Formats: sequence, C-alpha cells, structure tokens
Amino acid sequence: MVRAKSGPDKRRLILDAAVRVFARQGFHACRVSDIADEAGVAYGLVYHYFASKDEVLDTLFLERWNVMLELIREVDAQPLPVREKLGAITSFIVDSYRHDPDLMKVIIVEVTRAANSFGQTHLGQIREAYELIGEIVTKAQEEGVFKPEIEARFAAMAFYGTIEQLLTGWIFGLRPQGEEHFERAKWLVVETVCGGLETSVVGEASVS
Amino acid sequence: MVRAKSGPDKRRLILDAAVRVFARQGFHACRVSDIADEAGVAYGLVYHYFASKDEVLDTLFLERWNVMLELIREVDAQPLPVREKLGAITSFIVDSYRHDPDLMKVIIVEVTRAANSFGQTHLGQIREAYELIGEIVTKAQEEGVFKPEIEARFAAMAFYGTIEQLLTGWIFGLRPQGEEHFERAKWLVVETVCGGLETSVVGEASVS
DNA sequence: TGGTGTTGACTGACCAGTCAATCTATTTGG
DNA sequence: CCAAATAGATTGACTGGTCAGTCAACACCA
Repeated sequence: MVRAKSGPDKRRLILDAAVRVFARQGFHACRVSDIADEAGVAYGLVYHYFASKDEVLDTLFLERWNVMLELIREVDAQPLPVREKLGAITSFIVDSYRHDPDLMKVIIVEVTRAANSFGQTHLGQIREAYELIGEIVTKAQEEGVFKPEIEARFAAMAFYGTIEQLLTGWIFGLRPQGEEHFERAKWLVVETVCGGLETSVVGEASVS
Repeated sequence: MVRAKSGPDKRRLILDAAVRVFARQGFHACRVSDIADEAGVAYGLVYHYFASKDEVLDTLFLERWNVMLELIREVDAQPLPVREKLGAITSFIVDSYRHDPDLMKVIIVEVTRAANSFGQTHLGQIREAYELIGEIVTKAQEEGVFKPEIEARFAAMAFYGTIEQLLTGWIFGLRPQGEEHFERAKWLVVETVCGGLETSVVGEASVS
C-alpha cells in the first residue's frame, strides 16, 4: 500500500492510457483489453487497480472535476470583480483543455452520457459546480454589478453552457484551435456572458 | 409501398417506442428486443424497417433536427428584430422539449454530445444549425444592434450552448420544470444572451 | 516466507443481426 | 365472383462473435 519510491506507477499508466483510448474510440466502443494494451500492461492488472471499466471512467472524472471545484472555491473566496472571477474559471477550463484535450473530451462526452445510466455520483459533482458559480453571481447581484432579474442559477448555467459548447466545438473540430484562439476564447466567453451581444452604447445604428 | 389507409403504422410505432426506450435506458444499454417489446412488435420487424439499431437513432435525430433547421431558415427570412428571431428559435426548442422531453433527451444525450459515434455522422447537420444562427447574428451586427467584436460564429455557439445546457438541466432534474418555468426560460435565454448579465445602466453600484 | 504486483487464458453471458417460415392483402385471370 | 399467384408484412428461433470480469499461477521485493 505504501507504493513507495520509483517504478512506473502502473495505476497511473492505466488511467492515462484509458484517457487516450476513451478519447479515440469512446467509452462504449473500446474494450478493456484496448486500455491494457495501450498502457503496455496485462489485461488482468486493470482489475487489480479498478473494480470495473466504469470505475476507471469514474476515477478520471472525479480526479479532474474535484480540482476544478477547488479552483472555483478559491476564486470565489478572493475579493475580485466578477469579471475576473469568471475569467479565472474560464481560464482554468480552457487551459485544462489546452493541456490535455483528450481528458476534457472524455469528461464532456462520456460523463454527461453516463450521468444518465449509472451514478448520481456525477450529478452531485456537477450540481456542486453550478451552485458555486451561482454564488459568485449572487454576490455580483448584491453588489449591483449583475442584473437581479436573471436568477443566479440560470446565469451560472448560461456561463457553464457557453464554456462547454466552446470545448465541444473544439472537440468536434467545429472551431479553430491554437494558442491565440484559446486566449481569445477566454475573453470572448466573459465578454459575451457579462456584457451580452448587444451594443451597450446608446447611439443609433450605423450602416457601412 | 403505397402503405395506404389505416392500420397502426408499425414503423412509426417502432420509432416512438425507441424514443421511450433510449430515453429510459440509453442507446447502448438497451437491446433491440427492448424496442420491439415496447412497440408490441416482433423482434425481426425492427430489421424489416431499419437496417440496424443505429439507423433507428439516426432516423429519430434527422427527423427532428431537419424540422428545426427549417424553422430557423424561415425565421431568418423574416424581417424581424434579432431578439424576436432568437426568441422564436428558443421558443421552438423549448416547446419541442415540452412536447416530447424523451425525444429531446435522446437527441441531446445520444447524438449531440456523442463526439465519437453519432456526433461524427451528423456533424454536417449540427454545423448547419450553427451557421444559420451565425447568419442571424451577422445581420444584427450589420444593423449595429450586436457588437462587431464578438464573432458571429462564437455568438451562435454561446446562444446554442445556453439552450442546450438549459435542456440538459431539465433532463437531469437539475432545473425546475413546468409551464411557468418553460415560458420564463425562453425570456431568460434571450435576455441573458442579448443583454448580458451586467446591469446596463451607467450609475454606480449601490451596496445594501 | 508472506504479501503485493502482474500475467493472460478462460468462461459465461449477452446481443446484434439473419433467415426461413407464416400470415395478410392485393392483383390477376378464368 | 372466386381461386391462384404475387408481394409485402410479420414472426421469433437461432447463430456467430464479442467482451467484461474471474482466477490460478507466477514474479519480485522486504
């Protein structure tokens, strides 16, 4: 249990391999042997570390999601303007995708689907994120920076929905990727959600 | 081939049963025999009307998605303010959910979010929706109603992402449902996406 | 020597898709 | 007006292949 010093941590090896395989073939379409092969490990070892194929996916999701929840809590605790708080969260998620697109693909594509069949486990985690973001919005409303007529819960949903759709666009290859796009996307998300699509200036419309 | 007058159209029966079964158990988790049983029809008949289990899902998705694309085209062609155009689209999708939640659940959970299997097959259709909404945004930008600095494609994505997240919330029981909520949601989507979350008035913030 | 890590062949269940037979309705021709 | 012929609709038992999970044995370290 001490798992001591060196040696290629096989458990980690399996998890990382699973990410690649799930991303490439999808959770349902891949076999456990694909994961083992990808990890360069015997079939049975997967079952030494995980109770089932499902548990591998669960682990991947929870590992990452909890890091995100922690980040949101930290951000929320700091005395920053809403735009910066939402910006920090957006930044974290976009950077997560930049750093490991496969993992984010698996989380977004496979877990939402899984929330259907097994595990209210994930639903609880997802709800938690909603609520934390909702609190940030509520505070902004109390400060008078955000409109009171849009419920905080709904606002949180719109914010998260925009980000998730952004990642989905990247995952499906519907949106351009690359350093510059990632950075610009961060600004776009915050600007769209906070400022809206309409021109805020009062002046009349000008046509070319 | 004439399929003439009456008789319970078995093909339709199978499709409707499939919606219920897919919504309840998920596409992968259900058996073709479940669909046949639910439809009160022999196993083999499913294969008389459809080439495969996949084709049943394909059919369900395309049937509905094409109606939506048509609606968007019609709305776009009319000379209405952007808010009303986006409102009409939102309305259509929300009403689709109200009318047949199971079907929308299947479309969103099994197709729209399935980047590997079905999403890939229907990328064209999904992209089409993005582009049509993008055109609406572009026109609004030309009229000076929408900001030019947020790319139309991104705006379309934020809009669609918000709606999809809304339905996802309903599907997984994370958001309250019912007539009043459906109607209010329509307004909220448009107000959030167009007007943004921030208070538009210039005055300073007031603290309680 | 005991415990943890590691192996991979094997099994038991499951299920998509096939197919030959049966049924039902419509058409033909006598 | 009816019988035979034709074509589609409907049935469900069966097959072939797949794959998650098991397990008994072996390797390596303390």
